[in-house]
Amino acid sequence: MSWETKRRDITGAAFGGRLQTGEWEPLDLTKAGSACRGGRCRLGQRCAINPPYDGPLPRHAAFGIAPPRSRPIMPKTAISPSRAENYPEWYQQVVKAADLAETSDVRGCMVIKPWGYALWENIQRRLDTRFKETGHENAYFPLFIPMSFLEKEAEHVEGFAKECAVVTHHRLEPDGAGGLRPAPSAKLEEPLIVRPTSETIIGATFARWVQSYRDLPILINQWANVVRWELRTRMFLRTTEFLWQEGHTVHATRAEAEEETRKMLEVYADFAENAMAMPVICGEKTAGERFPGAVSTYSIEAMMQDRKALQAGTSHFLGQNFAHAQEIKFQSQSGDIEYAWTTSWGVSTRLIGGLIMTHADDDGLIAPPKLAPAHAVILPIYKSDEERAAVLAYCQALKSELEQQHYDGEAVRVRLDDRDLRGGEKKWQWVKRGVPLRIEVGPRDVAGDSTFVGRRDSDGKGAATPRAELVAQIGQTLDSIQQALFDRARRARDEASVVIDTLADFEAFFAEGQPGGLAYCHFTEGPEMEAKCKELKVTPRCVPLQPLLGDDGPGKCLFSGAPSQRRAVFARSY
RNA sequence: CGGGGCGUAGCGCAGUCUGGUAGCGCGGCUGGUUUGGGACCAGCAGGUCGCAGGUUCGAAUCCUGUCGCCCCGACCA
Repeated sequence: MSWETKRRDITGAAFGGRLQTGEWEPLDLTKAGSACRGGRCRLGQRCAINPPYDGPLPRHAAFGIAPPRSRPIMPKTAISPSRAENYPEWYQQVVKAADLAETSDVRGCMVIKPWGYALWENIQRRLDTRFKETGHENAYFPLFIPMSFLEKEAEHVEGFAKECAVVTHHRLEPDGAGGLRPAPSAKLEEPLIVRPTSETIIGATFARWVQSYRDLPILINQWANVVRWELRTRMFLRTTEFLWQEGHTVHATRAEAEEETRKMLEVYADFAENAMAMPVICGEKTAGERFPGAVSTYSIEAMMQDRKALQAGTSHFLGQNFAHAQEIKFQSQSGDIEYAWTTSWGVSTRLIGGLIMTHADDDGLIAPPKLAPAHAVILPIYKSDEERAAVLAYCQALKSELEQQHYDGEAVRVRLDDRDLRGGEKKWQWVKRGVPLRIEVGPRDVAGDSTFVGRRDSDGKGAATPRAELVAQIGQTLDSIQQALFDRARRARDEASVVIDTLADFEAFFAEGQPGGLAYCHFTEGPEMEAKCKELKVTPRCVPLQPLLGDDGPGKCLFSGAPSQRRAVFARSY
């Protein structure tokens, strides 16, 4: 029977008009292709339609309800679909389930919710400290940039012009139909663009700041929002407006600017690996992937659990391109007027997307302790009011005791969740949010001066832990979680990394249906490489700075056969 | 910006083919029973069916237009 004919039997009155629990709707379940995808089906395990299944269904397919069970059966995992079933959908569900963000009323823009924003604040705080340690100062530049500024650097225009939001008016007026419209009389003489990045406006400012070699270097960072009118958006990974940090520096010499570029890349790499527990490859972008207007672009590249690469941070050596365009000149020690050398570097809220896709599992987020909004949550368990009083008092005391402990130079962050919610539901909320440690305390624990501790990085149910031991070792425990997350991510990446020396192997590795991963290959940029990469939906991510896999000296380009000095990492990417 | 899909209660959807004035699940609230675990029973609240025209005695349903969102491509942190 075809889907279309059967569909009518099970939708409509039969289903909408209430299919009683206990009835089975005789959808042809024996056929491959008749199954519940799970993704949008909220019946979960109660749904009679189950995989195996591997084709598309027209729409929601949760028809047919299994016979009643004595106890409700919950899905095995908190997030549905699982990573294996539908990775992109899983990602969206994790963002939602972990309470990180939600879509807003504005197209392509998201609302970052407190739990997600707390992650960002932790990212900010740590990076900001590192920036200051490396001599940078924060400043703030305008959100609006005169359109003419963007025109000054040719490649820069080309790179950003097609995704700019433009402000053309400064007043609204009634449109005569009960609404509003931009007042024609209030048209701006020169349109303003909402910054997609600030090289131009900051460059123009720097031109005024720099007169003499004595003014250099200028080392500035700004935390800001930027807007890039993307056609397709995904929470955290690519939104129309996003939050980021952009560093902009000016130097007297090429060498100094290049050193700055590398130094900040190192800061990013160190942050990614140590704070986020996300292993990254530092490398230089190929010409095709370079920032518009840059002489060279460096990036940190991470591999997500679906084996696609994510550019997690960039650092650009801008040469004198922007100095020429913006007239950033200075008088040198010898009295000559010289153009300065500039750099820029940035990371964005995209890091949170990377964090999710590196660590989260089918039960939701797993926050690495160093960035977790809370290191531990205490869940009191009680029945009667007397128990409640005793347990809560114990938990309060435990909370302050834990807060006096330190992890990675910061006080341990603890939450006590005493909301009037059922225990199971409450526990799962925190699992989905990815709190590293769950500390459950009931009357029996209070009596025994003990706790029951679950680690989010393990599948185990947790273990009884004496209070004193928990308190004394919490720093160590968090550290071991942090390390375990990094090791797991590192292992996944290494398992997906291969050296490839023939085009046939390259094609096989990235063939449809293959898991893919990171391929280290000799290359030369040219039409052959471009065509093949486009065909396989692969891009050269970067040329690693440090010798990594396949560091066997010069070789031959996979695509053209020309001699090649270095290998690049190829992967599908976000 | 091309191809496809979808706008009905806070969320997920049925109802549209074959027009008769709106329903289910979850969530919310209230009461009760439970509870070392993502509970159960009962009751209540909640919708000008995206918007604007048209056809009709009558439109969620048919026609035209329009806006928005999602997916898949092309482009990108």
